[in-house]
Amino acid sequence: MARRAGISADQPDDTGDTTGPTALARLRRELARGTAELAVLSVLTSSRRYGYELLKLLEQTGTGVLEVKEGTLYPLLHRLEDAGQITATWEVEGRTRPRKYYDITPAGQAHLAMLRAEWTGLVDGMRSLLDALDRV
Amino acid sequence: MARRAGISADQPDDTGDTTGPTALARLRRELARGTAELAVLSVLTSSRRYGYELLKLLEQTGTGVLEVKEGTLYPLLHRLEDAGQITATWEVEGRTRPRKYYDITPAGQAHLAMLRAEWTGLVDGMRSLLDALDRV
DNA sequence: CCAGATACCTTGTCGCGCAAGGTATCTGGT
DNA sequence: ACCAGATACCTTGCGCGACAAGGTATCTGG
Repeated sequence: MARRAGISADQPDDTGDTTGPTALARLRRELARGTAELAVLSVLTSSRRYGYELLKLLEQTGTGVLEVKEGTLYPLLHRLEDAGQITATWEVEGRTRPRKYYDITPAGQAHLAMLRAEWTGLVDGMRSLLDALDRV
Repeated sequence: MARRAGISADQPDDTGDTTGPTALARLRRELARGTAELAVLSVLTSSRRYGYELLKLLEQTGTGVLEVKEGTLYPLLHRLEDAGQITATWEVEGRTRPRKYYDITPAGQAHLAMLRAEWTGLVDGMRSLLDALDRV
């Protein structure tokens, strides 16, 4: 198994607060819900990619805030494919280890536009709430 | 095996579009995951509120993007209370119909700061991805 | 007098994220 | 020659939050 441990981002100090050690992970998880779809589609708009590539790519975006785990990414790609938003093509290009490349479809781009609008609205809404705090 | 779907057979009225009317709701739901907590805590930082008040208040924020349903809000408030991030007080103030007011605690403010940082990171990460699209 | 707003609550279902487990190939170090 | 670790794909099972739906009780306007 190549499950490179869950070491990743276990926050350092545990000051004994009510929120357990996994609290940060839980938050990240809940907040990131749905963003993977947006991220994947937007990346695929720039250029076609294969799964593992997306994995590594998103791992580095921002401070890893958009990191997607294997158990999330592959099922997501399958869902998007089933929904006709992306298409998959196995490609060998001289190697024995094939890669599955994904391309975004017109339907996928339309979906992306919708998702993006939704995201923007959410961000704007949150901003109006959070900005209010700073004025206090 | 095969990318079989059985999905998208949600509604009877099949107008042919891949993204049905429920798709938007699903998206909104997934994306809004976790934001309710942020929204509630930030509102409570400004002033103490009671549940139903929060319900109506968030319903109007933005374009309703941050709307929270009863089935979401009340359990959330209870979770936050259990975690010691807010405190609840029944208040009657001359009426027979009592209200349960919530106040944010110091622990809650610390939690809010963390959540907020997480949110900001996420927004920044997404922005860098989405901005790239516009430059194409 | 009663429909609708106010005000609280709970149970059940759905779907995503992910830990954990798997298969198979290639590469570098010893 | 060997094997750990990276590459590259995949799946099942569990946890948990959002919400529809259903409930109780009080107040108000027509």
